[in-house]
Formats: sequence, C-alpha cells, structure tokens
Amino acid sequence: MTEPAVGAAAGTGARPDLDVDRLVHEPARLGILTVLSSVRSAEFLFLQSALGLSKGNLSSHLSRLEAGGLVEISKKFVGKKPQTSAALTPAGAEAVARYWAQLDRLRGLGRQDG
Amino acid sequence: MTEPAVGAAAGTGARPDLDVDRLVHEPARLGILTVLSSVRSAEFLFLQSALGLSKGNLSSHLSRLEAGGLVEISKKFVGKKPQTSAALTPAGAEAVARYWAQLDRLRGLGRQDG
DNA sequence: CCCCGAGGTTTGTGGCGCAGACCGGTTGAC
DNA sequence: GTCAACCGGTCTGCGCCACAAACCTCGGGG
Repeated sequence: MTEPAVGAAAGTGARPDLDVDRLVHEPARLGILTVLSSVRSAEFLFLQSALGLSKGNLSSHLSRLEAGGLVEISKKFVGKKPQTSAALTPAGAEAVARYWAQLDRLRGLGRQDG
Repeated sequence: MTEPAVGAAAGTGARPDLDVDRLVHEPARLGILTVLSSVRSAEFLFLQSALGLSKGNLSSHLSRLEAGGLVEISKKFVGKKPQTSAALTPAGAEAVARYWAQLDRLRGLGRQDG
C-alpha cells in the first residue's frame, strides 16, 4: 500500500475547508436561500424579480433546493392562478448557517500567517 | 402596466449581488487565492498538500487563475527538478477583496428584514 | 538497457448553469 | 370568437468547467 497517508495526496482527499456544500454555494441558490432567510416565505415572482433570474432558471434551482430538502415549495391558487411559494426548511436554515461558517473558516486561513 | 422597465425581468438582468466572480468563487481556487493571500508565494507541492487537490486539478486551476491575471506562475529549477510557484498579483488581491466584500453584502441581505 | 517515481501538463467527460421554447390555464382587449 | 399577455413550470440545447486519469519529461537505480 505504500502508505499514502498524506504524502501521496494525489487521491480525492480534499481538505474539509474546501468541501463546501455545492447546493448552497451556487450564487443563484445562495441568493434564494438568503432571501428566504429573511422573509421566511417568498412567492415565485418575487424571487424572480428580486434575484433577476429567468423563470426556467429559478424553477430549476427551486426544484433542486427542494430535492435537497433545503426549501419547501407550496403551490396554491389565488383566484384561478397558480401561485408558487418557497420557504426555508430547518435543514435549509442550518445548511445556510453552516455554509457561512465554513466560508468564515476559509477566509480565516488567509488572515493568519503561514 | 406594461412598464417593461424592470417588470419584464425575463431578460439577462441578474442582480449585481449575484454577479459574483466565478473565477474566484470556485472553492478550490478560492482556497488557492486565500493561501496566497497570506503567504504571498507558494510552491505547487505546498498548495497541493495544503488544499488536498490532485495535481491535475491544481494545475488547471492555477492556469485558469493565471489566465485571469489573478496569480503569477513562476517556474524554476531546483537542482534538476522543476518547481512551480504561484503568487498573487495586485489584480488577484483586489479580486479576492472584492469577492469577500460582495459575499458580505449578499449575506447582509439575509440579516435585514425585507 | 528498462523501469520507476517525482513534478506538471493535457485530455476526456460527466455534470450543471443558463436562457429560451413550449405547455397549460386564465383574463382582458378587440 | 380570436388574440395577446400573464403566471408557472418543464424541457431542451448549448456551453462551460471541475475533476481525475492518462500522459510527458527528466533523473536515478538495477
């Protein structure tokens, strides 16, 4: 086995600092999550105009976030028009918090002298 | 009201908050830049073990950063072995600073009530 | 000579972000 | 009744790109 402990390093051993949650890390989704962090629940159109995303893009990001359990999508009818809203789940809130914490840690690497 | 000024929104009008520098935003590269922020110059192997990246991955990220003018790559020979080092350029330092500032701004969106 | 390891670079490829086309259903204008 | 717009969402096509594996080069054994 030649003991690849750390010397080899060629493997997939990314340092935890870089192992950021990609689901959250994507700017568009981070924007969504950030908005939801403050408003707790937001309508589709609001998110779209607030973030400047195209419908398709927003929809797919929302789906992805829902699949990951970070947001909850609720669809209701207002009059006869469908209306989609998104809200952060507890897991989502935690993921966001963890994300910021991780970024802070990463940022900290640059502040201390090597 | 027809008012397509901003209402249309379907266009490519991403809010500046989300318009983050993708070159910096990538975790691996952010790690590289962060390390370079503190040490000013680092050897390839050091970066590799510090960040836990594979050779190829590190090499391509470094190339990309160089292409973007954020880092400067210098290759010399130590004995008979090639040795690659990377250092932050002024533009790179600025890009990193701007990146963090932007993230702070984005994060701030979540803290204030909407 | 062949083989191997160290140090990097180039290549292959699967995944994903993005915008726009299409799909319903509804409402208002003509 | 027809047409267009709005709302919401899916799907498709495109292009980029992160990742790792293959490859290259040089030096040192056996």
